[in-house]
Amino acid sequence: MNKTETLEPLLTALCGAPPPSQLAGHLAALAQEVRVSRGGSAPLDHRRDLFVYIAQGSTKLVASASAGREQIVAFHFAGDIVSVPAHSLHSYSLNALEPTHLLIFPASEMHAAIAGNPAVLTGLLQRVLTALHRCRDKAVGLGRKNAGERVASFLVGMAERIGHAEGGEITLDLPMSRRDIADSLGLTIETVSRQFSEMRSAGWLRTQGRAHVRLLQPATLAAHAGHVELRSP
Amino acid sequence: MNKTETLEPLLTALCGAPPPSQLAGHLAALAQEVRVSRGGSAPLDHRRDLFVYIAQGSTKLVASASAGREQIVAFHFAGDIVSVPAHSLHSYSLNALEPTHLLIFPASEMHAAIAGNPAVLTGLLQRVLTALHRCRDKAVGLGRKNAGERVASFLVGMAERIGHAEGGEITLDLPMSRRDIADSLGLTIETVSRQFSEMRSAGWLRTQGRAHVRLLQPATLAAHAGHVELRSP
DNA sequence: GCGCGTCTTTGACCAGGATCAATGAACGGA
DNA sequence: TCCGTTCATTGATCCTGGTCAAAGACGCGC
Repeated sequence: MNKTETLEPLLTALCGAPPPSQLAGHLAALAQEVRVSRGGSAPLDHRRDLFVYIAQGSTKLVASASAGREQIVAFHFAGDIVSVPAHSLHSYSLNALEPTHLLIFPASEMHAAIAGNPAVLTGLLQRVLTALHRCRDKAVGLGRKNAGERVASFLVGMAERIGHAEGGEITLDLPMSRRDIADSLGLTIETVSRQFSEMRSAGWLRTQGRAHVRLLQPATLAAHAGHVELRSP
Repeated sequence: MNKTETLEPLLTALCGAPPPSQLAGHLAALAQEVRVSRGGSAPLDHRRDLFVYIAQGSTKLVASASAGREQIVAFHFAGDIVSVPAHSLHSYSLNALEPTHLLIFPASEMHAAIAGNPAVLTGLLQRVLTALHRCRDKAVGLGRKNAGERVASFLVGMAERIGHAEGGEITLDLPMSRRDIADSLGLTIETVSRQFSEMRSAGWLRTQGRAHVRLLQPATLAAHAGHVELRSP
């Protein structure tokens, strides 16, 4: 599969229609195509703003504060677009959770390339807005939720993105480790593990191996996620 | 001053040139113009995604988790654009920190209006990206920094946005209360107050009344903000 | 200029989650 | 299949920041 073909799902998703092949070619020329193995980090040029398209696999965007403390800012799955800023306050890196296939674009050149296509530009804006809204929800969790609520939020959020519904239950295969979950939720691995144990004994979920989780009571879990209850219109 | 005139600085900032008057008129027709007094909240329609332009004044974007816990997701000042999503996980409101003048746009109609102008669309994308990157930096602070680092980050960040440099010092007039600062940093007012006291006695800053702060040692403060030290290229 | 209400500061104590430590389970390679 | 390493779990203890409480400062309206 060549770069242009890899790009097609991206362009289709962005503008909601088959893309003009000329644009696809133009973008393909800008892209750096990379395959990263599990645990590896994407070869990012941190002097410029970038967009990264996750063609296959999944990644974590990791920010480092001083003293080696790490905060995972977001997880991404196939089809997602990640905006990676040039280094400023914190140092960012993009790491693969499993064998992953990426296309890396310099932001300014990508802007220029798609400037003539409002549909694509609007689609990209929409993706960035979604990322912003997710990031805000994460900030609420980090600032104002306790350990149990954070883990519940995480599980409910992952269920929405990569879960498979089976009757009233949802099964999940988490590509990230307990450490990744902890680094995403602003907790330690021990605390995350304790929360999993409590939820297991409460009958809310069952685990099988490291990665496989079955949410037995998704609604209960969601209720404990500390989300505001939506008032009916 | 009419709506179109209020819009001009926005459009100029977005596309880096005097705007086509036709577009300004079109956008002005979409905008709901509102003046909100100190402490008041903007009359937002939470059923649709919105953009809000802060023409004058300053605001806080507040998210409510359940149990009345509030997290301030961002502060905004004159010239900023805020994206406010329709309610989902958390309930958002936009509150004025001082008498404030706003223009409220429905996001979808704004998209349609500026679709024909790539420069404006790209400018808007740039603003949203800046908001995303700020939000990520905030997430790092909320997830992985202690109280002292959070307050130091806050002060350094505000100094960049609304500070006045005087010699090696920076003076600030904070429009937000200690409670706002606490709700922004995921702390309590008591903890914020204690951090201010410590920094005062360390000689890092001086306060005068509620709002006026003089950073005596901005560099020391920045060093304690827990940001990663930039390695030289 | 005065007085009251609100916001801030300070103190004492408490608790949730971090840290330190050790055991146990999973996975991958030989 | 077995073994070794890594990852997850559980337990004991500590500490940062939250909670409760009270006094003090600020600023607004009269």
